[in-house]
Amino acid sequence: MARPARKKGDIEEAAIELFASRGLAGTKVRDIAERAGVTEGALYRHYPGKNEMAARLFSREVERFSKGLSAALYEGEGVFAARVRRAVEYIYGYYGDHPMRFAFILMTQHGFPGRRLLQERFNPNDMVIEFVRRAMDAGEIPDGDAVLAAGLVMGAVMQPVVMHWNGRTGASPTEAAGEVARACMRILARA
Amino acid sequence: MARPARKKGDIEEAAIELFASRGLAGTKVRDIAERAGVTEGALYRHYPGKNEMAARLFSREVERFSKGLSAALYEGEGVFAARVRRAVEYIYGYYGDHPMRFAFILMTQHGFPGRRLLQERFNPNDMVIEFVRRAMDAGEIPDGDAVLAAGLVMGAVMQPVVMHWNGRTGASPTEAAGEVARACMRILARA
DNA sequence: TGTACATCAGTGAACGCGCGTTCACTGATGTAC
DNA sequence: TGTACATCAGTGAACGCGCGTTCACTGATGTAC
Repeated sequence: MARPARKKGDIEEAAIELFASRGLAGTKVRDIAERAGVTEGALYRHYPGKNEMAARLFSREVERFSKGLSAALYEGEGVFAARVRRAVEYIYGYYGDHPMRFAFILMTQHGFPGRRLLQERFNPNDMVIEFVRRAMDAGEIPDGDAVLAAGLVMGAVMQPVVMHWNGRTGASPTEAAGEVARACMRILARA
Repeated sequence: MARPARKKGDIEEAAIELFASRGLAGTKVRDIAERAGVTEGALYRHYPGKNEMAARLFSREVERFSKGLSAALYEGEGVFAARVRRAVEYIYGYYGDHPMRFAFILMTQHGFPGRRLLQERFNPNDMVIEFVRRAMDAGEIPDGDAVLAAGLVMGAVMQPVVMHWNGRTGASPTEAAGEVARACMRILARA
C-alpha cells in the first residue's frame, strides 16, 4: 500500500464544522478545502462529491452517536429512571465533548430531502420510541401513545441543546442533565 | 395607481411551500415561478432577490404566528394551566390550518445565518421564556431556571409537530393538544 | 364619452459568475528483486 | 543495500453549467382633460 491519506481527517473535520455552522448548501467545497489546508481536488480523492461526502459523514456520525445512546438505554444496571438519566447524561456529555459533531447531526438532519440515510436501528428517534414502548409494555410507566410520549421527551431533551448552540444564555446542557432527566420522568409518568 | 399585483400572492404562496419542503437553498427561483404559474422575472417586480424575499416572508410569517401566540398566552380569562392549554391548542391549530406556513417557519428558522430577523417581541422562544419567568415570579409555578424550563416546554410542544410533518405515524398534533398541555404542566410543576 | 398618456405587473430571452467537478501532473512512500 | 517501478494523496489550473439576476418589451388598467 502506498502513502496513507494524511489529510482525509482534516477534510472531514473541516466539513463537519462548516456543515454544522453554515448548513449543507451554505458550505462551499472551497471553504472546506481552505479550512482543511488542502486544495479542492483533494476532497475528490476520498469522496465522489460534496453531497455524497455530507451524506456519508452524516450516517457515520449518527451511527457513532446512536451506538452510545443504545448502550446508555439498554446496557448496565438500574431501573427505568436510572436508564433515562444515563441517556440524558450521555446525550449532553456527547454534546459537551463533540459540540461540532453533535450540531452537525442536529442541524443537517432535515437537509437530505428524500434520501433514506439511516437504518431504523441507528435512528435515535426510533430508538427512543422503541425504548418507551418497551417500558410501557413492561409496566414501568403508564400505557399510552408511545410515539407521542417519545416525541415529547426527545423534544424536551434536545431543545436545550439547540438553544445553547444558538448562543442563548442559561445553564449549559451538562449542568442541566439531572433537571432534564427528572422532567423526562414527569412527562412519562402519565403520558 | 395602475394595475394591482395579481400574482404576488401566488408567488409568495409557492415560495413558502417550496421553502418549507425543500429548504431555502434547495428551492430555485425557476421552481417558484413555475409553481406560481409565472415567469422568473415576475418575482423581481416584488422583491429584490430570492434571499431577501425569503427573509421578508419569514419575518412576516413569524410575526403573524407570534401575535396569535401572544394573545393565547396573555389575553382572555383563566389560570396558568388554562393559558398553557390555550397556547398549545393555538399552536397545533395553526399547524392544522396552515401546515405550510408553520413548516416554513420551523424548517427555515436556522437558515439565515448571522441575520437578525426578529425583534424580541416577535420571537416565539423569547415570548415563552418571558411567560415562564412571569409565572415563576407570580408564584404560579415553582421557581427555577426560566430559560431551561421554557426550552423543555418548547421542545416538548414542537417535536410532535416536527414528527408529524416528517410523516411519522401517530396522533395528529390537534388530537394530542390536551395530552401535550398536561405534559407541559408536569414539566413546569417542579422545573 | 372619447383620446392621449403614465404606470407597472408580467414576459421571455439572454447573461454571467459562483461553485462543483475534472484532469494532467508531481512527488512521497511502499514493494520487488 | 540499492535500483526500478507501482501506487495514490494532493496540486493547481481550467472547465462548464446551473441558477440568480437583468433588461428591453408588451399590454392591461388608471388618470387627466
